[in-house]
Amino acid sequence: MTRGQGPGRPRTKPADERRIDLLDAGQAVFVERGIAAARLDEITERAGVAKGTFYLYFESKGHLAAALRERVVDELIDHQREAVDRLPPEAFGARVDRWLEDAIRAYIQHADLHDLLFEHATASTPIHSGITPENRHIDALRDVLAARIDPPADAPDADTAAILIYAAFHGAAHYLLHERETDRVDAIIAATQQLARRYLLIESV
Amino acid sequence: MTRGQGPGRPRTKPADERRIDLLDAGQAVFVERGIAAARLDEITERAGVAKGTFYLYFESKGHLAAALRERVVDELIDHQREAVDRLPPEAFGARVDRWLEDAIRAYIQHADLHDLLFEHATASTPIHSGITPENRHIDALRDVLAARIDPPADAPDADTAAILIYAAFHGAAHYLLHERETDRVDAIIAATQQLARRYLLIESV
DNA sequence: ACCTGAACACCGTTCAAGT
DNA sequence: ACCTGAACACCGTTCAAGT
Repeated sequence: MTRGQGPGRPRTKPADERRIDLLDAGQAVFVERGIAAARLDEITERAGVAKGTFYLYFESKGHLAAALRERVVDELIDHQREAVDRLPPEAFGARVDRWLEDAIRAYIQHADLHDLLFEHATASTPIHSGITPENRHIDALRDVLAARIDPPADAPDADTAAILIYAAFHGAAHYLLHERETDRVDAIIAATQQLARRYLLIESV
Repeated sequence: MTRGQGPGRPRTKPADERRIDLLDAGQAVFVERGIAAARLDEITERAGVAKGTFYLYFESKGHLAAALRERVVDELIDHQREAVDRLPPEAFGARVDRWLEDAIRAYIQHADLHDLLFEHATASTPIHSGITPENRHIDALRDVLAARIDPPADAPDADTAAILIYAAFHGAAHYLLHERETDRVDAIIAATQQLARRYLLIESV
């Protein structure tokens, strides 16, 4: 019996792959059932491992959720950086607009997942909502804001502005998820952009 | 043995009082341990009832947390309405400023409690973060915004503005809780007020 | 090294019985 | 009507053993 083939195939895998299997399985089951109602045995079954294997890779169910959030945020940050970097550095208003629009659309598009990861918690390891000093998505927005060329003297500092604008967009997107009508997405994007432009003293085009 | 005295005292109480006992006990234990780690038997012990009695008053641990949040929000709304109503109706900017300052200070002052109730969830009944259409605190802010006399033509509508400004302040206050230094409170209040004034096109005094 | 899965532990919830 | 508390049910987590 050769390695990796047939019923006698080795039951081990590189740790990196197993971890991804568990992340993928966890994401699927979390979206289906919610974090609290997701059972570990369903996650491990879907990942093709025994129940105990889970604890070789994650400390707890809550830590799996935290790792998933990291993964989602990383993807989002990369995607948005690319989108914004296609715009010229001096087009500050357009860059902020683009960042916000992309963020809100991504949030809505993967509504189930984001809603879960940012707003729920498990019994053993509570997860905080996104708005903390550890949120790298806020850092990414701060980078966009800090790259402003010749800001007006009374513009807010990038640090504070990033927190407030991030909180506004994040809350608004979350609010949308709990509304029935989805056709308000464009209106909320426009409103968030307007808030950012006025607060940051960006002249309208 | 007279009623309500000594070891033979009746073991029943009006339902209203029991409910308050359970809310108070729940609040204390939740703050001490967090919602997830709080055990029902500790809550019922502190409330002076048997474990099973809990389920005569609340459907689950999550529903107790939801009821506590209702109570906290109601108190907050009343307190802020009073504070704002001491200002003249035409002083729109001052009314918004006051509302935001009060809200942030209350949030920080009862940090443990608010952090719990708005950002965590229990195993059985997940609690959403505050920013949903069901949040009456947002309604209260909308009322303040909608009472503006002669708003500028391009001011945002009260509905949208309430969501965005509420999300901004709520997120900012939450962010503060997770920072070490508390002396940024005043700066965050001022920044939130500045954001609201600029977004709402309120002339600075 | 990596994995297994039966057994354990820890509560949230229920329910038959009590005053 | 209101309350009791022992028993149950449901997993998350552990750990001795396997390849």
